[in-house]
Amino acid sequence: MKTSECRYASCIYFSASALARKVEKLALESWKPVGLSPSHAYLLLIVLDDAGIQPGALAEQLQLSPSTITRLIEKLEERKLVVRTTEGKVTNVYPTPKAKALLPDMKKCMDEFDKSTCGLLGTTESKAIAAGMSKLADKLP
Amino acid sequence: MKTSECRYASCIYFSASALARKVEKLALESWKPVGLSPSHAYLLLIVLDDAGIQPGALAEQLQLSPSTITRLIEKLEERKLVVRTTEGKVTNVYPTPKAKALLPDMKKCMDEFDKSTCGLLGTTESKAIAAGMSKLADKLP
DNA sequence: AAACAATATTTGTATATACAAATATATGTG
DNA sequence: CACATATATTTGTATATACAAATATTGTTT
Repeated sequence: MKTSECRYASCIYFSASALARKVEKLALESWKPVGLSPSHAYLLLIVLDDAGIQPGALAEQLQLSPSTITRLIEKLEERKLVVRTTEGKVTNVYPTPKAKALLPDMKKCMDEFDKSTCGLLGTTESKAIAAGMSKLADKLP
Repeated sequence: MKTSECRYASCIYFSASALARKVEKLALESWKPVGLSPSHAYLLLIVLDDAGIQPGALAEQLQLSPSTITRLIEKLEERKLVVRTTEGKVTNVYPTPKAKALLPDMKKCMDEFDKSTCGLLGTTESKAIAAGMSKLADKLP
């Protein structure tokens, strides 16, 4: 059954959750070539672009809770893709050479995913929906 | 930081996930008066409207996996809000009197939530975004 | 300077959901 | 009819995420 035919298709809760689950699955597939989940990948991309960034700033950028950021970093650290240094209450996260070497492949995954999603409704409409979703998210606490 | 100002705000994965998390939280609040999570509530509303519906049909309507439906029903059964009868490979789910008595309060929660979301961007735009999300979800496997 | 408040991060635990395998039943085919 | 195949549901286990409390550090106020 199509999502738009479901009983609650016009409800924001239903449509947002259903879409997110499906998109999560697609993103998971797109990122398999580098062996990362989408959230690990996005976090690592930010760290690569902004070496030394702090967990709190990552939480803001990714709109995830600080505790989730800690868990994501832990796993990336296990996989030797980032290192953490802590001085006082400040923690900095840096990419390792291994992460830097992975960057080209990560860009391919990102492109692949973007192509997949924009291929569904066309770039214009896809971006418009993303913008609408972000705009709505802005209004929420 | 606003969602629309984040590095990946125009990425469908990022915006859909971020929105879904925020909406989930709002829905959770809206449904607290009846002590149900949003997914339990939506499932129960369908069962109330369509007594005897089977788990497979619930999975379709809610766009959730069959295993998730089983888990949701289990909890509603514990709380004496539904009963299951199984004959052969077919299972039917029925609302209890306790669930029927809860219906008016559930409707209030639903209205409350709808008012909250439509209050954010106005009904027209909210419904348009919901429709866009469902349309995009339709294109995904 | 001691006490207190604010900030940053981590840890323990809980929820929502899914995948894959297991189970049970039903159906079609030789 | 017997066996393979298809369907419906449940179970075991795993992932993604969050909340609340704990920890550690820094800044403020009297």
